[in-house]
Amino acid sequence: MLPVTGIYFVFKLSLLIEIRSMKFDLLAQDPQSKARAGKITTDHGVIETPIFMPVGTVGTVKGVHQRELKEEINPDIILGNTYHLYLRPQLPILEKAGGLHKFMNWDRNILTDSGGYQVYSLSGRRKIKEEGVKFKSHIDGSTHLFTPENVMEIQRSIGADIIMAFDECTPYPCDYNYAKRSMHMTHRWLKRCMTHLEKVPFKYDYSQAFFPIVQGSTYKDLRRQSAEYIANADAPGNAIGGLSVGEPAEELYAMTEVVTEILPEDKPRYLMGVGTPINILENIALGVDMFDCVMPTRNARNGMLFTAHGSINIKNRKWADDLSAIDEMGITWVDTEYSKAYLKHLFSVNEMLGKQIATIHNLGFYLWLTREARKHIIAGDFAVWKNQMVKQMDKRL
RNA sequence: GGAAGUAUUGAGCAAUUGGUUGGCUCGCCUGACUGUAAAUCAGGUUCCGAAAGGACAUGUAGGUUCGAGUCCUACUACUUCCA
Repeated sequence: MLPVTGIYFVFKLSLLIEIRSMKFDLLAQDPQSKARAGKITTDHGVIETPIFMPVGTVGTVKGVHQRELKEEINPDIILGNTYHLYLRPQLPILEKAGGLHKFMNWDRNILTDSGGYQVYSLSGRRKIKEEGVKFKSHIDGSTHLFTPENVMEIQRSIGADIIMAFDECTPYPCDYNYAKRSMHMTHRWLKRCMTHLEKVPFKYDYSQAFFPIVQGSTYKDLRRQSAEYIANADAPGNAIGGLSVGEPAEELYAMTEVVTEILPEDKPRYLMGVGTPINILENIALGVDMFDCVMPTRNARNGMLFTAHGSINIKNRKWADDLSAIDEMGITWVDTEYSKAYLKHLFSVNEMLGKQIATIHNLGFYLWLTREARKHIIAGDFAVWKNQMVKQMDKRL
Protein backbone atom coordinates (compact mmCIF):
# COMPACT_ATOMS: atom_id res chain seq x y z
CA MET A 1 0.00 0.00 0.00
CA LEU A 2 1.24 3.45 -0.86
CA PRO A 3 1.22 6.10 1.80
CA VAL A 4 -1.26 8.92 1.31
CA THR A 5 1.43 11.24 -0.04
CA GLY A 6 2.40 8.55 -2.52
CA ILE A 7 -1.15 8.31 -3.81
CA TYR A 8 -1.20 12.06 -4.14
CA PHE A 9 2.06 11.97 -6.08
CA VAL A 10 0.77 9.34 -8.49
CA PHE A 11 -2.40 11.39 -8.89
CA LYS A 12 -0.45 14.55 -9.73
CA LEU A 13 1.81 12.65 -12.08
CA SER A 14 -1.11 11.17 -13.94
CA LEU A 15 -2.44 14.65 -14.52
CA LEU A 16 0.89 15.76 -15.93
CA ILE A 17 1.08 12.72 -18.17
CA GLU A 18 -2.50 13.13 -19.34
CA ILE A 19 -2.01 15.88 -21.87
CA ARG A 20 0.87 14.01 -23.46
CA SER A 21 -0.10 10.47 -22.65
CA MET A 22 -1.02 9.70 -26.19
CA LYS A 23 1.87 9.51 -28.63
CA PHE A 24 1.68 10.34 -32.32
CA ASP A 25 4.47 9.50 -34.74
CA LEU A 26 4.36 10.86 -38.24
CA LEU A 27 5.87 8.17 -40.43
CA ALA A 28 5.41 9.32 -44.00
CA GLN A 29 4.10 12.18 -46.05
CA ASP A 30 2.76 11.90 -49.59
CA PRO A 31 4.88 14.04 -51.95
CA GLN A 32 1.93 15.10 -54.11
CA SER A 33 -0.73 15.77 -51.49
CA LYS A 34 -1.05 16.51 -47.80
CA ALA A 35 -1.75 12.86 -46.99
CA ARG A 36 0.20 11.40 -44.12
CA ALA A 37 0.78 8.03 -42.52
CA GLY A 38 1.26 7.88 -38.80
CA LYS A 39 1.02 5.88 -35.64
CA ILE A 40 -0.88 6.73 -32.47
CA THR A 41 0.10 4.88 -29.33
CA THR A 42 -2.15 4.67 -26.28
CA ASP A 43 -2.46 2.37 -23.30
CA HIS A 44 -4.72 0.15 -25.38
CA GLY A 45 -2.26 -0.20 -28.22
CA VAL A 46 -1.32 1.23 -31.56
CA ILE A 47 -3.60 2.98 -34.04
CA GLU A 48 -2.14 3.11 -37.53
CA THR A 49 -3.31 6.15 -39.46
CA PRO A 50 -5.06 6.97 -41.66
CA ILE A 51 -7.76 4.99 -39.91
CA PHE A 52 -11.48 4.43 -40.21
CA MET A 53 -13.11 3.92 -36.81
CA PRO A 54 -16.31 1.83 -36.85
CA VAL A 55 -19.15 3.39 -34.87
CA GLY A 56 -20.43 1.44 -31.89
CA THR A 57 -22.84 3.93 -30.37
CA VAL A 58 -24.34 1.91 -27.53
CA GLY A 59 -21.55 -0.51 -26.78
CA THR A 60 -21.71 -2.61 -29.94
CA VAL A 61 -20.79 -2.12 -33.55
CA LYS A 62 -24.28 -2.98 -34.73
CA GLY A 63 -24.56 -6.42 -36.23
CA VAL A 64 -21.01 -7.64 -35.59
CA HIS A 65 -19.66 -9.87 -32.86
CA GLN A 66 -16.54 -8.53 -31.16
CA ARG A 67 -14.67 -11.63 -32.32
CA GLU A 68 -15.58 -10.97 -35.96
CA LEU A 69 -14.83 -7.30 -35.50
CA LYS A 70 -11.41 -8.00 -34.06
CA GLU A 71 -10.28 -10.93 -36.15
CA GLU A 72 -11.85 -10.16 -39.52
CA ILE A 73 -12.39 -6.42 -39.71
CA ASN A 74 -9.52 -5.70 -37.37
CA PRO A 75 -9.79 -1.99 -36.54
CA ASP A 76 -7.41 -0.51 -33.97
CA ILE A 77 -10.18 1.63 -32.52
CA ILE A 78 -13.96 1.93 -32.42
CA LEU A 79 -16.41 4.58 -31.22
CA GLY A 80 -18.92 4.81 -28.42
CA ASN A 81 -21.36 7.59 -27.64
CA THR A 82 -21.54 9.53 -24.38
CA TYR A 83 -25.20 10.53 -24.64
CA HIS A 84 -26.44 7.05 -25.50
CA LEU A 85 -24.29 5.18 -22.97
CA TYR A 86 -25.20 7.65 -20.26
CA LEU A 87 -28.89 6.91 -20.85
CA ARG A 88 -28.36 3.17 -21.23
CA PRO A 89 -26.94 1.12 -19.58
CA GLN A 90 -26.12 4.18 -17.40
CA LEU A 91 -22.90 4.99 -15.61
CA PRO A 92 -23.18 2.91 -12.42
CA ILE A 93 -23.23 -0.27 -14.49
CA LEU A 94 -20.36 0.85 -16.69
CA GLU A 95 -18.35 1.75 -13.60
CA LYS A 96 -19.17 -1.53 -11.92
CA ALA A 97 -17.96 -3.35 -15.05
CA GLY A 98 -14.70 -1.40 -14.92
CA GLY A 99 -15.42 0.78 -17.95
CA LEU A 100 -16.77 0.27 -21.43
CA HIS A 101 -13.83 -1.83 -22.62
CA LYS A 102 -14.53 -4.53 -20.07
CA PHE A 103 -18.29 -4.17 -20.27
CA MET A 104 -18.33 -4.89 -24.01
CA ASN A 105 -15.24 -7.09 -24.03
CA TRP A 106 -13.15 -4.91 -26.34
CA ASP A 107 -9.50 -4.63 -25.37
CA ARG A 108 -8.40 -2.23 -28.09
CA ASN A 109 -8.92 1.52 -28.31
CA ILE A 110 -12.22 3.28 -27.91
CA LEU A 111 -13.12 6.89 -28.65
CA THR A 112 -16.29 8.42 -27.25
CA ASP A 113 -18.15 11.22 -28.91
CA SER A 114 -19.28 13.75 -26.36
CA GLY A 115 -22.93 14.10 -27.26
CA GLY A 116 -22.23 17.18 -29.35
CA TYR A 117 -23.68 15.42 -32.37
CA GLN A 118 -26.91 14.79 -30.46
CA VAL A 119 -27.17 18.56 -30.01
CA TYR A 120 -27.61 18.52 -33.78
CA SER A 121 -29.49 15.26 -34.40
CA LEU A 122 -31.92 15.67 -31.49
CA SER A 123 -32.47 19.34 -32.19
CA GLY A 124 -36.18 19.01 -31.54
CA ARG A 125 -35.60 17.62 -28.07
CA ARG A 126 -33.03 19.97 -26.60
CA LYS A 127 -32.40 23.55 -25.55
CA ILE A 128 -28.95 25.12 -25.79
CA LYS A 129 -27.81 27.62 -23.22
CA GLU A 130 -24.40 28.93 -22.25
CA GLU A 131 -24.39 26.63 -19.25
CA GLY A 132 -25.02 23.55 -21.35
CA VAL A 133 -27.70 21.62 -23.21
CA LYS A 134 -30.94 20.41 -21.73
CA PHE A 135 -32.03 17.17 -23.42
CA LYS A 136 -35.31 15.36 -23.32
CA SER A 137 -34.37 11.71 -23.45
CA HIS A 138 -35.51 10.05 -26.68
CA ILE A 139 -36.24 6.94 -24.59
CA ASP A 140 -38.52 8.13 -21.81
CA GLY A 141 -38.75 11.89 -22.23
CA SER A 142 -36.91 12.60 -18.98
CA THR A 143 -34.85 15.79 -18.85
CA HIS A 144 -31.05 15.74 -18.61
CA LEU A 145 -28.57 18.58 -18.51
CA PHE A 146 -25.27 18.12 -20.34
CA THR A 147 -22.58 20.62 -19.47
CA PRO A 148 -18.93 20.68 -20.55
CA GLU A 149 -18.10 19.68 -16.99
CA ASN A 150 -20.41 16.72 -16.51
CA VAL A 151 -19.74 15.43 -20.01
CA MET A 152 -16.06 15.19 -19.05
CA GLU A 153 -17.00 13.26 -15.94
CA ILE A 154 -19.30 10.97 -17.87
CA GLN A 155 -16.51 10.25 -20.33
CA ARG A 156 -14.19 9.47 -17.43
CA SER A 157 -16.74 6.90 -16.25
CA ILE A 158 -17.17 5.35 -19.68
CA GLY A 159 -13.41 5.24 -19.90
CA ALA A 160 -12.60 5.64 -23.59
CA ASP A 161 -8.98 6.14 -24.64
CA ILE A 162 -9.85 9.26 -26.58
CA ILE A 163 -12.55 11.57 -25.28
CA MET A 164 -14.10 14.49 -27.11
CA ALA A 165 -14.84 18.06 -26.13
CA PHE A 166 -18.49 18.97 -25.67
CA ASP A 167 -19.43 21.10 -28.66
CA GLU A 168 -22.37 22.24 -30.71
CA CYS A 169 -22.54 20.58 -34.11
CA THR A 170 -24.32 23.21 -36.20
CA PRO A 171 -26.77 22.24 -38.94
CA TYR A 172 -26.45 22.99 -42.66
CA PRO A 173 -27.18 25.48 -43.93
CA CYS A 174 -26.31 27.68 -40.99
CA ASP A 175 -26.72 31.41 -40.78
CA TYR A 176 -23.34 33.17 -40.48
CA ASN A 177 -24.14 34.95 -37.26
CA TYR A 178 -25.47 31.81 -35.66
CA ALA A 179 -22.39 29.86 -36.78
CA LYS A 180 -20.16 32.53 -35.30
CA ARG A 181 -21.94 32.69 -31.97
CA SER A 182 -22.08 28.90 -31.77
CA MET A 183 -18.37 28.61 -32.56
CA HIS A 184 -17.47 31.03 -29.79
CA MET A 185 -19.64 29.14 -27.36
CA THR A 186 -17.96 25.87 -28.36
CA HIS A 187 -14.63 27.59 -27.69
CA ARG A 188 -15.77 28.72 -24.24
CA TRP A 189 -17.06 25.23 -23.58
CA LEU A 190 -13.64 23.88 -24.60
CA LYS A 191 -11.98 25.92 -21.89
CA ARG A 192 -14.46 24.62 -19.35
CA CYS A 193 -13.87 21.04 -20.53
CA MET A 194 -10.12 21.39 -20.10
CA THR A 195 -10.30 23.14 -16.77
CA HIS A 196 -12.64 20.53 -15.41
CA LEU A 197 -10.68 17.57 -16.76
CA GLU A 198 -7.74 18.58 -14.63
CA LYS A 199 -9.92 18.23 -11.57
CA VAL A 200 -11.26 14.79 -12.42
CA PRO A 201 -8.73 11.94 -12.39
CA PHE A 202 -8.89 8.86 -14.60
CA LYS A 203 -11.25 6.25 -13.22
CA TYR A 204 -9.37 3.21 -14.51
CA ASP A 205 -5.77 2.10 -14.83
CA TYR A 206 -5.05 3.70 -18.18
CA SER A 207 -4.95 7.24 -19.49
CA GLN A 208 -7.36 9.17 -21.67
CA ALA A 209 -6.47 11.69 -24.37
CA PHE A 210 -8.71 14.69 -24.94
CA PHE A 211 -9.50 16.10 -28.41
CA PRO A 212 -11.00 19.56 -28.95
CA ILE A 213 -13.23 20.21 -31.97
CA VAL A 214 -13.05 22.87 -34.68
CA GLN A 215 -16.40 24.40 -35.65
CA GLY A 216 -17.37 27.32 -37.91
CA SER A 217 -19.92 25.75 -40.25
CA THR A 218 -19.11 26.37 -43.93
CA TYR A 219 -17.43 29.74 -43.46
CA LYS A 220 -13.72 29.86 -44.18
CA ASP A 221 -12.96 32.78 -41.90
CA LEU A 222 -14.75 31.12 -38.99
CA ARG A 223 -13.03 27.82 -39.70
CA ARG A 224 -9.62 29.54 -39.69
CA GLN A 225 -10.42 31.33 -36.48
CA SER A 226 -11.64 28.15 -34.84
CA ALA A 227 -8.69 26.07 -36.07
CA GLU A 228 -6.30 28.59 -34.56
CA TYR A 229 -8.15 28.57 -31.28
CA ILE A 230 -8.19 24.79 -31.16
CA ALA A 231 -4.53 24.51 -32.17
CA ASN A 232 -3.68 26.81 -29.25
CA ALA A 233 -5.30 24.43 -26.82
CA ASP A 234 -2.32 22.15 -27.45
CA ALA A 235 -4.29 18.92 -27.06
CA PRO A 236 -2.87 15.53 -28.07
CA GLY A 237 -5.11 15.46 -31.14
CA ASN A 238 -7.60 17.71 -32.90
CA ALA A 239 -10.97 17.14 -34.45
CA ILE A 240 -12.96 18.84 -37.19
CA GLY A 241 -16.68 18.83 -36.50
CA GLY A 242 -19.85 20.35 -37.89
CA LEU A 243 -19.37 18.84 -41.34
CA SER A 244 -21.09 15.98 -43.20
CA VAL A 245 -24.41 17.43 -42.12
CA GLY A 246 -25.80 17.82 -45.62
CA GLU A 247 -23.41 20.25 -47.29
CA PRO A 248 -22.09 19.48 -50.80
CA ALA A 249 -18.82 17.55 -50.91
CA GLU A 250 -16.99 20.57 -52.35
CA GLU A 251 -17.82 22.62 -49.27
CA LEU A 252 -16.69 19.79 -47.01
CA TYR A 253 -13.34 19.59 -48.81
CA ALA A 254 -12.94 23.36 -48.82
CA MET A 255 -13.42 23.47 -45.05
CA THR A 256 -11.03 20.61 -44.22
CA GLU A 257 -8.44 22.17 -46.48
CA VAL A 258 -8.62 25.47 -44.64
CA VAL A 259 -8.47 23.75 -41.27
CA THR A 260 -5.69 21.22 -41.91
CA GLU A 261 -3.45 24.07 -43.02
CA ILE A 262 -3.68 25.46 -39.50
CA LEU A 263 -3.90 22.42 -37.23
CA PRO A 264 -0.47 21.23 -36.03
CA GLU A 265 1.27 18.63 -38.17
CA ASP A 266 2.55 16.64 -35.24
CA LYS A 267 -0.89 15.79 -33.88
CA PRO A 268 -3.53 13.51 -35.38
CA ARG A 269 -6.46 15.16 -37.14
CA TYR A 270 -9.88 13.61 -36.83
CA LEU A 271 -12.66 14.51 -39.25
CA MET A 272 -15.86 13.64 -37.43
CA GLY A 273 -18.68 11.78 -39.15
CA VAL A 274 -17.11 11.38 -42.59
CA GLY A 275 -18.07 9.70 -44.82
CA THR A 276 -18.39 7.96 -48.14
CA PRO A 277 -15.33 6.04 -49.36
CA ILE A 278 -14.63 8.90 -51.77
CA ASN A 279 -15.02 11.52 -49.00
CA ILE A 280 -12.49 9.62 -46.95
CA LEU A 281 -9.86 9.40 -49.67
CA GLU A 282 -10.26 13.06 -50.59
CA ASN A 283 -9.90 14.11 -46.98
CA ILE A 284 -6.87 11.89 -46.45
CA ALA A 285 -5.35 13.83 -49.34
CA LEU A 286 -6.09 17.01 -47.40
CA GLY A 287 -4.21 15.80 -44.33
CA VAL A 288 -6.87 14.07 -42.21
CA ASP A 289 -5.80 11.01 -40.21
CA MET A 290 -8.91 9.70 -38.51
CA PHE A 291 -12.49 9.14 -39.66
CA ASP A 292 -15.69 7.67 -38.34
CA CYS A 293 -19.07 7.29 -39.93
CA VAL A 294 -22.25 5.24 -39.51
CA MET A 295 -22.48 4.73 -43.27
CA PRO A 296 -20.82 1.34 -43.63
CA THR A 297 -22.88 -0.11 -40.77
CA ARG A 298 -26.22 1.63 -41.24
CA ASN A 299 -26.22 1.38 -45.02
CA ALA A 300 -25.26 -2.28 -44.75
CA ARG A 301 -28.37 -2.93 -42.69
CA ASN A 302 -30.35 -1.11 -45.37
CA GLY A 303 -28.90 -3.24 -48.16
CA MET A 304 -26.14 -1.05 -49.55
CA LEU A 305 -22.70 -2.50 -50.16
CA PHE A 306 -19.59 -0.45 -50.84
CA THR A 307 -16.96 -1.94 -53.13
CA ALA A 308 -13.82 -0.77 -54.88
CA HIS A 309 -15.79 -0.59 -58.11
CA GLY A 310 -18.86 1.24 -56.89
CA SER A 311 -21.81 0.65 -54.62
CA ILE A 312 -24.48 -2.05 -54.82
CA ASN A 313 -28.09 -2.01 -53.64
CA ILE A 314 -28.35 -5.72 -52.92
CA LYS A 315 -32.14 -5.43 -52.63
CA ASN A 316 -32.41 -4.73 -56.35
CA ARG A 317 -34.15 -7.40 -58.37
CA LYS A 318 -31.20 -7.75 -60.74
CA TRP A 319 -29.12 -9.58 -58.12
CA ALA A 320 -31.75 -12.27 -57.51
CA ASP A 321 -30.07 -14.85 -59.76
CA ASP A 322 -26.50 -13.52 -59.69
CA LEU A 323 -24.56 -16.35 -58.11
CA SER A 324 -21.22 -14.56 -58.32
CA ALA A 325 -19.33 -13.73 -55.12
CA ILE A 326 -20.49 -10.73 -53.11
CA ASP A 327 -17.12 -9.11 -53.85
CA GLU A 328 -14.47 -10.88 -55.91
CA MET A 329 -11.78 -8.93 -54.07
CA GLY A 330 -12.40 -11.10 -51.03
CA ILE A 331 -11.28 -8.62 -48.39
CA THR A 332 -13.31 -10.47 -45.75
CA TRP A 333 -14.32 -14.10 -45.83
CA VAL A 334 -17.99 -13.32 -46.36
CA ASP A 335 -17.16 -11.69 -49.69
CA THR A 336 -16.29 -14.97 -51.38
CA GLU A 337 -18.17 -17.48 -49.22
CA TYR A 338 -21.57 -16.07 -50.19
CA SER A 339 -23.14 -15.05 -53.48
CA LYS A 340 -24.99 -11.86 -54.32
CA ALA A 341 -28.11 -13.94 -55.00
CA TYR A 342 -27.95 -15.48 -51.52
CA LEU A 343 -27.41 -12.12 -49.85
CA LYS A 344 -30.29 -10.62 -51.84
CA HIS A 345 -32.43 -13.55 -50.71
CA LEU A 346 -31.54 -12.95 -47.07
CA PHE A 347 -32.61 -9.32 -47.44
CA SER A 348 -35.82 -10.35 -49.21
CA VAL A 349 -36.84 -12.64 -46.37
CA ASN A 350 -35.55 -10.15 -43.80
CA GLU A 351 -33.14 -12.54 -42.14
CA MET A 352 -30.71 -10.85 -39.77
CA LEU A 353 -27.80 -12.80 -41.23
CA GLY A 354 -28.06 -10.68 -44.38
CA LYS A 355 -27.50 -7.50 -42.42
CA GLN A 356 -24.62 -9.12 -40.55
CA ILE A 357 -22.90 -10.25 -43.75
CA ALA A 358 -23.38 -6.82 -45.34
CA THR A 359 -21.99 -5.11 -42.24
CA ILE A 360 -18.89 -7.29 -42.16
CA HIS A 361 -18.37 -6.65 -45.85
CA ASN A 362 -18.73 -2.87 -45.60
CA LEU A 363 -16.56 -2.47 -42.53
CA GLY A 364 -13.98 -4.79 -44.04
CA PHE A 365 -13.96 -2.64 -47.14
CA TYR A 366 -13.67 0.65 -45.23
CA LEU A 367 -10.76 -0.67 -43.17
CA TRP A 368 -9.13 -2.06 -46.29
CA LEU A 369 -9.50 1.34 -47.93
CA THR A 370 -7.71 3.27 -45.19
CA ARG A 371 -5.04 0.57 -44.81
CA GLU A 372 -4.44 0.64 -48.55
CA ALA A 373 -4.26 4.44 -48.46
CA ARG A 374 -1.63 4.13 -45.75
CA LYS A 375 0.42 1.72 -47.85
CA HIS A 376 0.35 4.05 -50.82
CA ILE A 377 1.29 7.06 -48.70
CA ILE A 378 4.29 5.15 -47.40
CA ALA A 379 5.12 3.97 -50.93
CA GLY A 380 4.84 7.54 -52.16
CA ASP A 381 2.20 7.01 -54.84
CA PHE A 382 -0.93 7.88 -52.89
CA ALA A 383 -2.17 10.69 -55.14
CA VAL A 384 -2.20 8.56 -58.28
CA TRP A 385 -3.84 5.64 -56.52
CA LYS A 386 -6.42 7.88 -54.89
CA ASN A 387 -7.48 9.46 -58.18
CA GLN A 388 -7.86 6.05 -59.75
CA MET A 389 -9.92 4.75 -56.79
CA VAL A 390 -12.18 7.80 -56.68
CA LYS A 391 -12.90 7.34 -60.37
CA GLN A 392 -13.78 3.67 -60.13
CA MET A 393 -15.79 3.90 -56.91
CA ASP A 394 -17.96 6.73 -58.17
CA LYS A 395 -20.76 4.59 -59.59
CA ARG A 396 -23.72 2.42 -58.79
CA LEU A 397 -23.44 -1.21 -59.83
C1' G B 1 -80.30 -31.96 -55.86
C1' G B 2 -81.70 -27.95 -51.97
C1' A B 3 -80.56 -23.61 -48.64
C1' A B 4 -77.67 -19.52 -47.06
C1' G B 5 -73.62 -16.36 -47.84
C1' U B 6 -69.56 -14.03 -50.50
C1' A B 7 -67.24 -11.61 -55.00
C1' U B 8 -63.24 -4.32 -54.80
C1' U B 9 -55.56 -4.23 -57.34
C1' G B 10 -50.48 -9.71 -56.33
C1' A B 11 -52.70 -10.91 -50.98
C1' G B 12 -55.81 -9.33 -46.89
C1' C B 13 -59.27 -5.59 -45.90
C1' A B 14 -61.91 -0.33 -45.97
C1' A B 15 -65.53 2.99 -48.30
C1' U B 16 -71.70 7.37 -43.55
C1' U B 17 -78.85 6.63 -45.45
C1' G B 18 -77.17 5.10 -52.92
C1' G B 19 -73.40 10.93 -53.22
C1' U B 20 -65.83 11.97 -55.94
C1' U B 21 -63.00 4.76 -53.79
C1' G B 22 -58.04 4.07 -57.51
C1' G B 23 -58.20 4.44 -49.53
C1' C B 24 -55.31 1.24 -45.84
C1' U B 25 -51.84 -2.86 -44.47
C1' C B 26 -48.67 -6.42 -46.43
C1' G B 27 -46.02 -7.90 -50.66
C1' C B 28 -43.37 -6.12 -54.85
C1' C B 29 -40.27 -2.12 -57.39
C1' U B 30 -37.05 2.14 -56.79
C1' G B 31 -34.59 5.79 -53.93
C1' A B 32 -32.33 7.88 -49.54
C1' C B 33 -28.94 7.17 -45.47
C1' U B 34 -22.22 10.85 -43.47
C1' G B 35 -19.38 12.41 -34.80
C1' U B 36 -26.67 6.28 -35.12
C1' A B 37 -34.03 8.51 -31.96
C1' A B 38 -32.43 4.49 -38.33
C1' A B 39 -32.58 -4.02 -39.10
C1' U B 40 -34.93 2.90 -40.71
C1' C B 41 -37.33 6.41 -43.82
C1' A B 42 -39.49 8.22 -48.53
C1' G B 43 -41.79 7.46 -53.28
C1' G B 44 -44.12 4.16 -56.82
C1' U B 45 -47.21 -0.17 -57.49
C1' U B 46 -55.00 -0.96 -63.18
C1' C B 47 -53.59 0.56 -68.41
C1' C B 48 -51.19 4.30 -72.01
C1' G B 49 -47.37 8.19 -71.44
C1' A B 50 -40.55 10.35 -70.19
C1' A B 51 -43.86 13.92 -68.11
C1' A B 52 -47.97 17.00 -67.97
C1' G B 53 -51.97 14.34 -68.57
C1' G B 54 -55.43 10.77 -70.39
C1' A B 55 -58.24 6.07 -70.44
C1' C B 56 -60.68 2.11 -68.12
C1' A B 57 -62.15 0.41 -63.45
C1' U B 58 -65.66 -2.92 -57.67
C1' G B 59 -66.83 -11.39 -60.80
C1' U B 60 -70.03 -11.35 -65.96
C1' A B 61 -74.46 -9.31 -68.48
C1' G B 62 -78.43 -6.27 -67.88
C1' G B 63 -81.84 -3.03 -65.00
C1' U B 64 -83.66 1.01 -61.44
C1' U B 65 -81.76 6.07 -60.50
C1' C B 66 -79.87 12.83 -61.57
C1' G B 67 -76.13 9.47 -59.44
C1' A B 68 -74.66 2.31 -58.06
C1' G B 69 -69.02 -0.89 -54.90
C1' U B 70 -73.76 -0.21 -52.30
C1' C B 71 -80.54 -1.48 -54.69
C1' C B 72 -83.01 -5.27 -58.39
C1' U B 73 -82.68 -9.62 -62.09
C1' A B 74 -79.99 -13.46 -64.47
C1' C B 75 -75.52 -15.95 -64.98
C1' U B 76 -70.54 -17.57 -63.21
C1' A B 77 -67.15 -18.83 -59.34
C1' C B 78 -66.09 -19.83 -54.38
C1' U B 79 -67.47 -20.93 -49.06
C1' U B 80 -70.64 -23.19 -45.44
C1' C B 81 -74.79 -26.15 -44.21
C1' C B 82 -78.72 -29.92 -45.48
C1' A B 83 -79.66 -34.28 -48.43
